[in-house]
Amino acid sequence: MRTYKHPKTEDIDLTRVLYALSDPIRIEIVATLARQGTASCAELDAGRPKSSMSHHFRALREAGLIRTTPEGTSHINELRRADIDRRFPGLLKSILKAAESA
Amino acid sequence: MRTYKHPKTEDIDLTRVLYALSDPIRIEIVATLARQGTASCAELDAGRPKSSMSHHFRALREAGLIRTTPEGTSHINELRRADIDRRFPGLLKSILKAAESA
DNA sequence: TCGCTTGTTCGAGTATTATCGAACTATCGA
DNA sequence: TCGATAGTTCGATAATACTCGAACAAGCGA
Repeated sequence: MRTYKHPKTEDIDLTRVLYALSDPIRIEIVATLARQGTASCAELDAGRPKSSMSHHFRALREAGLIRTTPEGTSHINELRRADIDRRFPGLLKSILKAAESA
Repeated sequence: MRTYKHPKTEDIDLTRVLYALSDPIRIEIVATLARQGTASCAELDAGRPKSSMSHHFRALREAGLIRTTPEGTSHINELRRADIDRRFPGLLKSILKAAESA
């Protein structure tokens, strides 16, 4: 069973978060997770090869935005909303709201 | 008199804004302008050569975050707070708040 | 165990960005 | 007009990230 590196809540860095969200594919992934709760990588497909998507998931993971948990053959992603809210209260909500109107 | 390109309010793009703010030097510039109101480029010096700073000012300008106005030999920068608030209500405030606690 | 599915990792090529010195532009004051 | 000041632009180099195919790893069902 594969394990992933997820930063601790207190180690989540603002500039890293902003950078991770500065990519259209990645912010769309986050927006989808915010709506749906959880989703496998396949469900979050953005029309790119799996290797490209995996790259983006890693960027989000290492920024502390999502948590990926193996579940059978698929990997479930979830938004680390509570952790991010604790680290940067209100930030995620306003970015998601901005993403809707963008 | 030199003129600068500043995007129109409705053309401000979220991912560009997030990217511009994903650099420690640039988010510090924005935080300083949020506190002080306006400042020349020289006042916002971050210990880097002028050419490097100019590069960062341009990134912020083209993202729509700051407005630069020539004033004599110096150039005054100001945060485009009202414009950004109109385009993405609440976004700037929460990012600046996050930057304080980071 | 074999084959299928899901997703990661690796490697190479490409593109974008950061950094800084040097040259340039524009403005102001003497 | 000369010199000083404030920033920009250019050009080169280095670093970083994106993209994708190919190979790999792990779990599940037959």
